Amino acid sequence: MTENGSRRATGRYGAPVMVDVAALAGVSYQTVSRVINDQPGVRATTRERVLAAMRELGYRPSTVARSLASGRTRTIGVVAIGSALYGPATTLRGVETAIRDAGYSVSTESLSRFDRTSALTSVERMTTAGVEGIVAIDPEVDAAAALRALPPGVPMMVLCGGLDAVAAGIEIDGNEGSQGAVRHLLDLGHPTVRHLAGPLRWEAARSRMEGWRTALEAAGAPVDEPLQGDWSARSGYAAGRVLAADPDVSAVFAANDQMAIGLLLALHEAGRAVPGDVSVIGFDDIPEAAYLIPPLTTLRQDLVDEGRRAVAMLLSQVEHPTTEPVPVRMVPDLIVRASTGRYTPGGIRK
Amino acid sequence: MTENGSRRATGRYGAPVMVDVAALAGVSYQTVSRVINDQPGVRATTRERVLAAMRELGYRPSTVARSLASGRTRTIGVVAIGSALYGPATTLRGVETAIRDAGYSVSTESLSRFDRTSALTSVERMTTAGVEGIVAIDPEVDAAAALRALPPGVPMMVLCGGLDAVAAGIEIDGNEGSQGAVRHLLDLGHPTVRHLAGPLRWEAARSRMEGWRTALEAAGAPVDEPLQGDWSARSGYAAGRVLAADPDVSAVFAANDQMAIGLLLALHEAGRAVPGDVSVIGFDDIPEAAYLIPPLTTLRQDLVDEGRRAVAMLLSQVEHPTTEPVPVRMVPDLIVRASTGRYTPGGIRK
DNA sequence: GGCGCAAGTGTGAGCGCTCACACATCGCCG
DNA sequence: CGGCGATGTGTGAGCGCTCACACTTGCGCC
Repeated sequence: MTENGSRRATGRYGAPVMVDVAALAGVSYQTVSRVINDQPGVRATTRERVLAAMRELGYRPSTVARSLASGRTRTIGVVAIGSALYGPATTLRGVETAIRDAGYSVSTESLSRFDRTSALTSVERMTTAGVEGIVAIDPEVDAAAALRALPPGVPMMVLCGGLDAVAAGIEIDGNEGSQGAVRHLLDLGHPTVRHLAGPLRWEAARSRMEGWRTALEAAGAPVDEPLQGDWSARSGYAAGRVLAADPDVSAVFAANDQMAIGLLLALHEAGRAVPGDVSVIGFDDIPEAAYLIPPLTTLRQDLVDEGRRAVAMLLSQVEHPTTEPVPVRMVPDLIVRASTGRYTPGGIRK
Repeated sequence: MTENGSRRATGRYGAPVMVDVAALAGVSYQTVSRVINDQPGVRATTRERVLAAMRELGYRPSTVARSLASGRTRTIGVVAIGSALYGPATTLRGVETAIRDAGYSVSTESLSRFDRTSALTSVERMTTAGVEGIVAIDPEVDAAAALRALPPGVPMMVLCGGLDAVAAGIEIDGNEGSQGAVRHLLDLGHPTVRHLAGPLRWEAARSRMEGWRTALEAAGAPVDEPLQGDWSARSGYAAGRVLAADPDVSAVFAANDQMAIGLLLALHEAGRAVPGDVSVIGFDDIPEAAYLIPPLTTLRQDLVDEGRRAVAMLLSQVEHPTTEPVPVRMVPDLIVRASTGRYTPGGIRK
C-alpha cells in the first residue's frame, strides 16, 4: 500500500483528486487525465512523474465522476431469478465472470420471482442507474415477452434457458435435447416415456416438454399426460410415488436432475429397481448426477459457456451498436450413465 | 409508459434533465430536486405540477450525477467465491436480496478463486467505484485475514461460513454444530467417527474438522486421520472407496452434503449398507438431502438468514458509523434422517 | 531562416445533480 | 402597522472528471 495521501488533499471527501496529483507532478490536470486513460501524446518522463505523484498520494480516480463526465458507466446490469437451482445459478456465474473479464462491472438484481412486474421494475431501475447493457437470466415466459416488447433502449440479452434472446441470440435448444433423450429411451425398447415437467411458466420447462412430446409422436408412441413438478427433489418424489404405483411405467424423463433425484428415491422405496424396472433420465447434469444411486443419465448443457457467449454478443452490441447479433444455437449432450437400461417387460434385470 | 420526452431535451445524452422539468413546471431546478428527494417545504400544488412535468417528459434522475454531487452511491459491493456450491451460492442470494430490500444496489464480483490477491484487488476496485460497504462471502483463510488487516476504510463484513466478520459479526459455528453431529453418532454406539474434511484453506472446513476432533477427544474416542476432499461429490466418492475398504469404519462425518453423496454411492457399490453397516452424516442440508438414498442426516444452517443479518449489521454501520456491531452467533441444527443408525458390530441390520 | 507540422501540453466549459445559502412571501403578534 | 418567524422558493457554487479545443514548443524543410 501507499502512504495514502499524507499531503493535503483537495477532494471534498478527503481523498486526493486529480488537481492534487497535477500540482505535485507540476503538470495540468488534463495531463493527469491522459495518463490515467493511457492516452498517447504524453512524454514518457512526464508520464513517469505523474505516475509517481499518483502513487505518493495514493490517488484513485473517481469512477462516478468519470462516468458523469464521459457518459459511460462501463456497467452491465444482470437481472436473475434468485434461486438455488443449478441452472440459473450456473448461468449467472458464467455471465458475471464474463462481464468482469471484459472490464465491465456488474450490477446484480436477484429476484425472488421473475415475473412481468419485477422484470419491468428492475430494468427501469438499472436503466436510470446508467447500465450500458442488460442480461436477464431465466425470466418467466410472460416476463421474457414483456422484455422483448420493450422499446429499444439499452441493449439487452434475455436468456431463458430454452429459447433465444431479444433480437436473436443464444438458443439452448432444450427441445432438441429432450428429443434425443426420449429417442434414447425408445431405442432401448421402452414402449413409451413418461414426462415429469417443470413449472410451465418457464420457457425451459415448455421446450423440454415439447421435445418429449415431439419425439414420442414422431415414433408413434403413446403420449401420456405429463406430470407437473416445481424443479425440486420434493416434487420429484411426489411424482415418483404416483409413477411407481403404475406397473406400466418403464421410463421417465424428468425436466431436471433435482426432480430426478426425488424420482429415484420414490422408485427405490416402492421396490422398483432403476434401471431394472424403470429407466430415469434427467436434465442439467448437475455435478452430483454422476454420483447418485444409480448414476444418472442426463442432458448436459454448458451454461457457463452460454453465459459467456451471451455477454460477448451483448458487449459487441454495446460497443458497436451497428453490428447485428449472430444467433447461436446450443444443443445439450446426452450423457448416458446407469439410470437407463433396456426395456424388460415385467422382469427384473440388472 | 410515458410519452417519453416528446419535448426538447437539454441533456447531452438525449434524455431530459432537471432543468427541462423545471422549465416545464415553471419552477427552479432546486424545487424539482426537492420533489425528487421527498424533501419538505414544497407546496402540495407545486409538487403536483413538478410530478406532472416529470411524467410528461419521462424524466428519470441520473443516479450517477446524484452520486457525484451527494457523495453517496447507495451501492454495496459483494465479493464472493463464484462456485456452484450450495453454501456460498445461498449466502450470496440472501445477501443480495437483503441489500436490495434495504434500497441499495449491489455490485457483484464473482471470483473463481477467493485468495489473498484477488480479494485485495476486488476490494480496491470496489472502493474506487465508491461502494459504501463491502460483503465478502467465503474467502479462503488467508484472504479473510488480509481483509481483516486492511486499514479501516469502508465498512466490511467477512462471512467465512465458519467464523465471524471483521470487527465482530456473524459467526456460524460450524465447530459446535459438528460436535453435535459427532456426539449423535457416538450416542448411537459407534466406537469412533471418521471425518471427510473440506479443503482446509476454508475456515468452514477447518472449524468443522475441529469440532469433529473436539467431540471425539471429549468422549475419549480414537481420532483417526481425517480424509481430504474438495467439497465435490467426486471427491466424496474417492474417499468413500477408501473408507468402504476398511471394515472397522462404522460412521463417517462429511464436511458437506455433496461429499456425502459421493460417499453414499461408494458405500453402496462396495455392498456396505447405510445405515446398516455405516452411518453417514453431512453438512448444509441441501434441498436434495432429504431425497437421497437413504435420506441424509445432516446439519442445517440458515444461510439466507445469515446473509440477511450480515447486511443488516453492515448497513447499520454504514448509516450510523458510530454504532458498534453486536456479534451474532448461529449454531446449525442437526437434522436426523435415515443415513444414521445404531452401531451393530460386524452385523447387517436395517 | 521563416514556414509548416507534429508532438506535447494547457484552458475553458460542462456532465446532471446537491449543497448551503439568500431571498421572497405570508400571517400574526404586540 | 412595523417587525418577527415560518414557509416556500431561487441562486451560486461545486462534486471530480472528460471533452473540444487552443496553445506552445521543437524539428525538418525548401
